[in-house]
Amino acid sequence: MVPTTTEYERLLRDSALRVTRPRLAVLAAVDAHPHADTDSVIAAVRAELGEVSHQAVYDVLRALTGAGLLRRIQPSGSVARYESRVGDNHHHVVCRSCGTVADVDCAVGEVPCLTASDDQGFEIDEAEVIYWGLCPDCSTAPPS
Amino acid sequence: MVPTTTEYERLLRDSALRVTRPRLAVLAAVDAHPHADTDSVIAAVRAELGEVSHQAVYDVLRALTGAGLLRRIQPSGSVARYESRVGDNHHHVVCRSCGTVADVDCAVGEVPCLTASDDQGFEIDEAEVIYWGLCPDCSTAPPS
DNA sequence: GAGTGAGACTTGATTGACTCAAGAGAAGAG
DNA sequence: CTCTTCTCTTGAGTCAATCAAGTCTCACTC
Repeated sequence: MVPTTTEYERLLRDSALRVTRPRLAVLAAVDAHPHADTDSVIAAVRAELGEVSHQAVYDVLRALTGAGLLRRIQPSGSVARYESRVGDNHHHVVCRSCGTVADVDCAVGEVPCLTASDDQGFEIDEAEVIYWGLCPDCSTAPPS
Repeated sequence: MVPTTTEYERLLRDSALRVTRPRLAVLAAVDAHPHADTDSVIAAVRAELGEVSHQAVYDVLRALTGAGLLRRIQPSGSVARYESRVGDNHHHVVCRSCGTVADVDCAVGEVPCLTASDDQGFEIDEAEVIYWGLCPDCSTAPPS
């Protein structure tokens, strides 16, 4: 279930990325905290490695996202969040009240899982779906 | 087709919002420039009214969005954009290369137009869909 | 039409996520 | 081991957006 460091190394090498401690730590952090924002990732990485520059984490997140090892999501009104679950084209449900993000399986699985009624001449390669609503906690507890 | 100032006044009053010149100008600006970002709205408002503080435009955009007269969209990597087409639950297609946004009609029309396969206990009221791809211009002109 | 009070706007500072740039350091090929 | 290239550190900087306090004005009432 939990990938080993060796597994992370293989992922990096397969993407032609150098294996460095910050990169391994970021991969482990995002695996451990899905939908974590950059600050949380920085905190998790520092908890494991000690002082690491925020710039390094930004660079790593961008490199890993570009390589397809991580996926970046950014619901309106939220900072960037990252997850390691890639390749299955799943979607997300976001709480309007507290911002919590949860995964929702895509019924189709392959991209693009939806075809536009009129694609306006665009070459569409992905349909990103964000469900908006209230999480179980916020829907039972009325807004204060 | 193009709403009159009187029409905008009625929209504002129906939402229990005061009728002010900045608000009328913002409504007209967003109607005239769909998917415009805040800076573009500010520029359009100033072209009509002269100097208007950016804070006023931010306030107006928030008030109108809250009242449901405008819709705010914010694709990943983009600043906030606004449009006056509300109520029909349409979606958007965004160009990965140049960021252009275009409207895509929703086949269903009513919210939520998609039901999640597993809603994780969330009370879902809207499904927001963003199609990602390349616009006609960018797909014919290879990246430089 | 004048008074009044809440809501709207102006001004100016501030936040905070994110980026840029230059140099030091480490990974990995030969 | 050496060298090249990519990665990380350090520190400054950008920019959209927000906060705060004071002034103004819209629109209701008398």
